[in-house]
Amino acid sequence: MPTPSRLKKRRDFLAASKSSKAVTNSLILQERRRDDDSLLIRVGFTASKKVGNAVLRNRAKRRMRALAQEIIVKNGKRGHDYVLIARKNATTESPYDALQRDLIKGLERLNKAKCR
RNA sequence: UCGGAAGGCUGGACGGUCGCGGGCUGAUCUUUUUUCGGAAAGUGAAGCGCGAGGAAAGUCCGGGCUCCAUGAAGGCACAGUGCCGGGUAACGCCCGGCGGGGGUGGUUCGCCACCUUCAGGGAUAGCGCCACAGAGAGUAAACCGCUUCGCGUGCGAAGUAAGGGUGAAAGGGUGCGGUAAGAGCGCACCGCUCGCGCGGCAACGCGGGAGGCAUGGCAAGCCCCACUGGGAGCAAGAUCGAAUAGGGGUGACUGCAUUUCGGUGCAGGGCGGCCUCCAGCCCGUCAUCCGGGUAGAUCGCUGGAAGGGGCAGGCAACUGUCUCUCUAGAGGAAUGGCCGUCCAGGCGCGCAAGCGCUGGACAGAACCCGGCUUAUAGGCCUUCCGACGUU
RNA sequence: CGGGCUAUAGCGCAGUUUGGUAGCGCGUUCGUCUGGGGGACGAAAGGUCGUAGGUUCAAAUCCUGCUAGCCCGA
Repeated sequence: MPTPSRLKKRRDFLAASKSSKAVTNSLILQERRRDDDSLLIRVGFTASKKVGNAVLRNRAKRRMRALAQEIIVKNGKRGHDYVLIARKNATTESPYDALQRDLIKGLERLNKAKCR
C-alpha cells in the first residue's frame, strides 16, 4: 500500500479547486485527475484562519492527515490529486468515525458525478 | 441529611500502537584534509529520556533583562494611587487592624458576638452644579398657617422655622421648660466641631471640658493635600553574513616612447549582417580585497524573586535555614490520531447485588517572573446561615 | 508587542464635553388629494442607548470590568 505523497504547490491546489468538489458536514473534498503517466495519489490539506487559531488549525490538519492515511490510500483512485479542506468547528470537533464516513461518502459522490 | 452564601484545593489514571518537536548517544553514507593512525564538516538508521496551564487568555498593574536618553538636586506639567500598620524586588496585590453600611443571634436594653460589604484623604482653601416642583436649593429663606398690633373686618405691618405643602434633599434630632406665638432661647440625652488627659506605632478608642453649633449634598465635576512614576520593548539587543545592485582600494587586461628599472608620459576601447572614411551611440572589462547592509544563520532562550519536604519565627500575609529535584524551548510555530482496562458523572433496566449504553469543563506556551480580571464540567475540604430528623 | 476608535429605532447618524425632555433624515403603517399608480400633504407606530456592576436623588452621558467590530505603529 503506497503512502500518498503530499501536495504542496499552490498551482496544484488551484487546479484541484477548479475540478470536482464534494461538500460534507465535517469537511470539503476536491478531486482532480492528473493527465500524466504517474500512478501516484497525492493529497493536500487546507485549514484557513476561519477554522480558528494555530492550535485548532493544526489539530484539523493532523486529523485530516490521519484520515488520508487510513482511507484515501484504500479508496482513492490512482493518478489523482485530492485536497481536504477543514470546515469551521466541524473538522476539529466531530467524532472521528463521522469524519471517516464523510470522507468515504465524499469519495463515492465524486465517483458518481464522474460516471454520469 | 438536604439547600444557599463565601473562601481554599484539584483540573481523570494506567498501558499499547502509529506519528510530531527538542536533547543525548550515534550506525551508514558523502565531501574536504592527512604525518595514512585519523581529523573536520554534513547526512542522520536506531536507542534512551523529556515535551502546555490554572488560567498558557485579556494585556489591566508591578518587576527582572536589553537598548536609548540623562551632571546632581529641586520645581512645573501630565498620569496614577488614596483609612492605618505590616508583607514584598515591587504593585493599584496580599495579610492584619480601625471606622461606616447591611444581616443573624444573644441581651441586664447600656450593648455584645459572629458573618458579610465598602474607589474609606479633604466639602470652615476656592470655583462650580443641584433639573421639575417649591415661598425658599444655601451667607440666612415667610406660600399657607400661628401670634401681636392697626383699622377700612379682610386687608396691612411686625414677629415666628412648631405645623402644612413641594421636593431626592428644607438650614442638627428627641423630650422638658419657656413664650403673645415660637425658636439652641434655656436645660438633659444623642449627634457635630474644637481643645485637654489616658491607652494605642497608627487609623482610632475611652473619659472629661468648651462652643448652641446658619457646618445640606456632589470631589467615579474642576480642584487641594500626601505619595509614586525617564522612554521603549525579545520584532529589545548582540555576533556572523550569501546572491544581486551600489560605494571604495589594488593589480592585470593593449601598444608605443622614455627610464635613475621604482615608474612616468602618450595613444583610449567597443558597437552596426562586407570594407573604408565621416558622423553617432555606449562606457571600461576581469581578478582580488575592504566597508555598510538585505535574505538567512547563531546567540539572547530558559537554573529561576523555581518547586517538594523538614525545622524555626510570625495571629496571618510571609520570612529564615537545611536538604532533595531539574521540569517544554518552537520559529507560521511540536505536545496529536486510534485501541484496551479502570475512575468520577449521566441515562435505562432491576427489589437488590449488579448489568448495558454513553462519556470528560474552560481552553494551547512563544523572553521570564509576582499579581489582578475573565472563562471553567465534575470532585474534595473549611466557615456561616436556613430547613428537616434524632439524642 | 504597543496605541486608538466605535456600539443609540429596520438603515445612516446627532445627543455624551457641562448628568434631569432620547431626537433628525430615509424607510414602515394609516388617512387625504387621483379613475388607478407614482408623487405630495397630514398623522401614527417603532429604541433593554452592546453587556454586568458601581457613584449619584437621578446615568445614553461619570467610573470600573467584560463582549463584538474596526483602524494605526513596530
